[in-house]
Amino acid sequence: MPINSFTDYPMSWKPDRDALKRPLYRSLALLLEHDITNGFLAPGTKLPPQRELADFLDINFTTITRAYKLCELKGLIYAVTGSGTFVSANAARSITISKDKISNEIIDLGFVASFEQSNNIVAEAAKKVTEKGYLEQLLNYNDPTGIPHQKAAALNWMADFGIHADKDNMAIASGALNALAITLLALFEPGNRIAVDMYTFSNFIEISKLYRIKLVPIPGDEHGMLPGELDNQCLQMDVHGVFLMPSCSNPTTVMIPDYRKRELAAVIRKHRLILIEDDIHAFLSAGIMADYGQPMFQLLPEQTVYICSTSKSICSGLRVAYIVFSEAFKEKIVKAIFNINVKTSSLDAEIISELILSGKASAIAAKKKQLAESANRLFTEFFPQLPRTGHPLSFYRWLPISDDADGTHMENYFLNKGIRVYHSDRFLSGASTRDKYLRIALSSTNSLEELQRGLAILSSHFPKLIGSRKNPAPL
Amino acid sequence: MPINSFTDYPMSWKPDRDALKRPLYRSLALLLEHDITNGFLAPGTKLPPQRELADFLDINFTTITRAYKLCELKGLIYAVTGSGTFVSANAARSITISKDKISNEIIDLGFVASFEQSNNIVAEAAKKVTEKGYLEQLLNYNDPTGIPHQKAAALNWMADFGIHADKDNMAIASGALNALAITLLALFEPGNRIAVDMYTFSNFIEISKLYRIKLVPIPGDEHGMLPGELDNQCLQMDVHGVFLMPSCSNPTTVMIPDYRKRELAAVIRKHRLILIEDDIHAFLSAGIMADYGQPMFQLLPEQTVYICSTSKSICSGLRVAYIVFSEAFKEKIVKAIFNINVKTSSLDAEIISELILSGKASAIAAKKKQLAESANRLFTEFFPQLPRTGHPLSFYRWLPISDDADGTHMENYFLNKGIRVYHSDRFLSGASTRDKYLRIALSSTNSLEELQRGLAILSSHFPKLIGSRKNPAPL
DNA sequence: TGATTTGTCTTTACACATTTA
DNA sequence: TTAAATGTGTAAAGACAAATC
Repeated sequence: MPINSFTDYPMSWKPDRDALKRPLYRSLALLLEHDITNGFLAPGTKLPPQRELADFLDINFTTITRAYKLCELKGLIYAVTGSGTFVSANAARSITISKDKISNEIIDLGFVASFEQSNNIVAEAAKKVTEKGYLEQLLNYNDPTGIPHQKAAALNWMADFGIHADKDNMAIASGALNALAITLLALFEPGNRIAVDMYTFSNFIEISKLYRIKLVPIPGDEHGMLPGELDNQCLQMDVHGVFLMPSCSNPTTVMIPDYRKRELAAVIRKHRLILIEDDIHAFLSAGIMADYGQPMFQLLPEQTVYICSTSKSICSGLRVAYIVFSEAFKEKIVKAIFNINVKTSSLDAEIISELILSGKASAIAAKKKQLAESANRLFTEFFPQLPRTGHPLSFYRWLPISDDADGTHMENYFLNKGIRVYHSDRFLSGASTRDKYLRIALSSTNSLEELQRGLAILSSHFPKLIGSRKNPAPL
Repeated sequence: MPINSFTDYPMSWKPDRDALKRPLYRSLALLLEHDITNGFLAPGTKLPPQRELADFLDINFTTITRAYKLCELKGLIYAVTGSGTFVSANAARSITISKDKISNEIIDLGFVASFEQSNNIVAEAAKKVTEKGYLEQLLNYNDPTGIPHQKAAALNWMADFGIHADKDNMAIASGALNALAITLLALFEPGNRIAVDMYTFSNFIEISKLYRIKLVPIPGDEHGMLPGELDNQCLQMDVHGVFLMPSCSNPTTVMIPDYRKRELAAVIRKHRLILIEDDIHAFLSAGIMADYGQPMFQLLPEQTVYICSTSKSICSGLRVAYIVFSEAFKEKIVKAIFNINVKTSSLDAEIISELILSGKASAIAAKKKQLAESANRLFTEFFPQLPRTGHPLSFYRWLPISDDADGTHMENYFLNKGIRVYHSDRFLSGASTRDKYLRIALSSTNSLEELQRGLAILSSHFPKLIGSRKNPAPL
């Protein structure tokens, strides 16, 4: 006899009994996948509990578990013990963000570029590098993790952020995301769990999906992830790592102050987590923000993979990021670099090195900070009513909205108005929250003037969007 | 009652009953992993059958299955239905091959470089590119899969090999291995099976391990993989893809002739496999070898991911490879590119494009072919007794040996003699075979003279190595 | 607070396919 | 050729843990 009478309370999903073939669990997963991707089951829908569906189909409930698990691994659904199983917010679409072509008419406030106005300085450096006599020696397979003098330049660059490491404990990768892919492949296994902010870097969500790593969303406040919440989750389940962007979180613009870094470090140490510290925004905080303190790598050198990309601070088109790691991780990371990249282009790394050693990199970073400051000032002029939280030099803003419209619809609405923005659903690492945001990139237009036009369009539609929201919810 | 009396025939592995903790399967897997990595269980050792070990430990045999499965996913062991479970040949060590530092005294016949003597031409092209006015425009996030004119150059280059495709069905990646990583992450899932030659590209073995993809070794002959054997394996188990290097297989130097390509294509079509065609050596075969025919991509355009790296043909230090794919794979591959690379360095791709469009790339490739011919001639002079099989322009040779010494020992033996070579164990995709080989790189020395010195050392130790082997076994 | 709901993990049972002798 | 040996795949049972009311 069924425990729950499914005739009284109709189930949200009633798969066709006759469509089930053997193996049952695969067949059931396929039916579910089909119904989700074809829109019969909307994001957020609560699926029938495992036992209820099992009774309905007259099979064992652990077979349902297996079918649900298949779909969960694909990111289509997520399950919460005690609450139920739900269709993911981003089930039916990819949230990968890239600078793919949009019409020239559209102002891009979506993808976060890096104020490309200073690329002429980089172009000059490139020219200088190719005139050097030793260029030929960069064009072979040698030094797969980076040429010693390039590593010296890298350490030089990172020293300003508070990183002190040895050449043997670092490597050069092809950009931050490449470094993240290397780290995941090197140190984690499919099925492992990594703790992240409720809203986090969308491409990290995607690459975790690709590698079948489960993300565990941890609540945070205006100073970042809450140590107590992280501790709780680690006590409750086997968590292997944690991903943080302490200098300026993407997309929330939160900077983790020193006191919070220390609290988090204590929890991370306690649970022996691997910390993946993406410090792409170090140049916006180190030596600028009062309570920056130091990278968490310095607090947890044995457990941290520190990643410092030059895409935002120096140049986005030259694919260079530095990975710093302890002896414990060295062999695995270097091996993963060989296996994913063979080596990183020495030419790109050489140009970045030239920029660093000549001091031009600092000048470029200073210029970008200046542009970021102007852009943020402009944003505040358009949205004076917003509370002044978040990083003052961030390349993007995190705009609370009250409209309950579906994320895709809202993005399309603004596309029709002539601007591209990204909805907070794209950055959700787990279940939906009732609070919605838009991420507004400030660094992707060709000029401040274009940004101004974009923000004007945005703000003209904004009053309707903030609606009744008085107190922006915690991040 | 035990079916097999384990008291009469002692089991090769007797885990300590008392060391078992709950969960049993994990605990058991850890014990096994420990005993393998610490050398208590030598490569090739047959483990106790699942039922026998289960009787011994007094638990259900499927719990042993689970424990064995964990170790199999890590590449520590492999199982053959009907025969048993065995410790992998490469269980205890990494077989990743890279151009890491070896002493300057040692002549490198191990890692396959690409006759770097022509890099001065590349350096000139680099200089020319940096003098172009539009360099600045290459230094941003735009066109993540490649700039249109670079793609045109790519298609131009590949047309000589028989590839005809559209710009929208190709992308630029950071080298062949990066393209392979992208393909695996995009189109396969952990646990999937890919058919490969018995001996195959070692870094492909490693990246498959990282991504928990199982390799299914398929026997071959002097014309490559045997279609009948591939068909058999696909009938027996669920195989998702097949990896081939038709123009010149690494490490066996086999070129698959046109008739065999067609036979294989028929089997691949029949089982709807995804073909990963690594055609890094196309420039050595297309238009040169009589029975080259065409890339398999042209035979199976819907099911093939065609990868064409320029590392061997043009320049190894500029990380550029082209991926060609059908509409069916497009979305997934492009998404994986965004997630692993964000984008590939436009600068590297631009220099390669410049070389292609100016005709210098062809000149470089011609020079490398000439050097390869000389190197192969030199090799034949040193080893006249060897049958003339394999590709005549290969950048490496595959040398049958009869010595039964362990692979690592043999490599170290030659290191002590002053040369680095790689033993066939590194290239084993599955079980050990009784036939052993050395892979001898011809393209990594700084000069033919240095190669000559290296081959002299090798050949002086060779008579002892070939020993009694009369008929080299099939590849 | 304590019972109930709900999902997770481990182990067992069993039918089946392949290999080997 | 058949029987035994051996690994694989699916399903079910049950103990457990978290969330909810």
